[in-house]
Amino acid sequence: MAADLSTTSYALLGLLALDPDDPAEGLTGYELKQRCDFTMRYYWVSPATSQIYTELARLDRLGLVDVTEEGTGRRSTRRYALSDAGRERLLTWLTTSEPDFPVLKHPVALRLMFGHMVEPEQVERWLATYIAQLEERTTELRAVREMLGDDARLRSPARVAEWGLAYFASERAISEDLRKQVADGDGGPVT
Amino acid sequence: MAADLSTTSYALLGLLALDPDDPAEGLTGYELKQRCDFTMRYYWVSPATSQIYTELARLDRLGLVDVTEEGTGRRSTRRYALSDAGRERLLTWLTTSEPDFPVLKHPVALRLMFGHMVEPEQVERWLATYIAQLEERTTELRAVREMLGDDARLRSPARVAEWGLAYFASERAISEDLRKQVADGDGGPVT
DNA sequence: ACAGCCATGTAACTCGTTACATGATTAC
DNA sequence: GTAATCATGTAACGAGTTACATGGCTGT
Repeated sequence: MAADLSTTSYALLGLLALDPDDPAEGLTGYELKQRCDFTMRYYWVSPATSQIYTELARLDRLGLVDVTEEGTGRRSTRRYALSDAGRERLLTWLTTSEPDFPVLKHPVALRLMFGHMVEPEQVERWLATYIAQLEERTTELRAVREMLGDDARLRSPARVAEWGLAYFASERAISEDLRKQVADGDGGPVT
Repeated sequence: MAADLSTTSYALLGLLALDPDDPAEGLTGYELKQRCDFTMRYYWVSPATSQIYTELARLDRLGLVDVTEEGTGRRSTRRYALSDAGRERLLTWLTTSEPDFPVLKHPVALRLMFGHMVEPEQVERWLATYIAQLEERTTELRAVREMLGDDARLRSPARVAEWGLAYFASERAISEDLRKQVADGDGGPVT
């Protein structure tokens, strides 16, 4: 019993806890995936659709979610809502577990590490592309932030969105600085 | 042939390419693990020791590394160096692959998302611990940066270390800001 | 009639981890 | 002699991915 859940499981429980469509109707796996894409991916991950369903089945087996089945036709639609046990479990995790230090997988920084092997133009391309992607993500996340508004119940997610925006801004500044360094001839392959 | 390698494989090839002990003696799996711990973990990952050996065996099978076996006693010590094919393969990857957008797994930000469920003191504890960890990491990374010095051949890794330091500084600033917000009563559980 | 979104799931596989097993060399 | 460090690997497992399969509902 109480087999330990992965952090992703807790993240899903958390999303269910945040469900704003109050009257405990719950969310479908499909909707959950959308919410992951919408916010969670910025500072955790957005699990594959198939994993969401697998995870929901597990949470159901453990009694941490309440399932409502709407049998429309031959195929059913399941809505998942946080159960009392689920809420308690989430709360226990929040109050007793020690958060690990963040893990960053940064393919641009990794490549930059070997920048001495390629032309400086290549390094500039990496950085330029990254900066463009940062701009896109920033626009998206800004929209998320705005959608969260000033609702007191959504203050925490809103704060996290702001954290993300600050992070993107910092990444942008660093990347632009590096780009300038490289453009100023301070790089290139060492033969 | 040319089965695609994982990014971690390329990262290891890259570390071999950076090997400063010039005369192509190469590195042992053990040493490689130390170098991963030393720098790569800050912006990629430090694979488990067992994975390093598995990966090295694969790279050997593919002819991307040259292996020198020193049979001291019953047990051997293997030194791995980048082969010509390996260098070419790494270069191809650097010049033709598109870096993915970074993935951040941020357990503190994730928990903060659900901060409305717990006491503000809990949120402050998360942030305080994170800030303390950031300080430690900053000290460590600063040492790495200094060790890399001004050697032209190590300019790229040095730049990445500086990137990491800027990132830590930004995280610290954001965390401290959030901590202040929470301390100013702008939080707490919404019952 | 067909495209596109809503919705759920299985199977095969990869990557990476932890736990375990082993043994040589160096420092005290 | 014994603890720490150097050094190499196997086995079992878990978390997550991609590819695939299925089918209803909605708008044009």
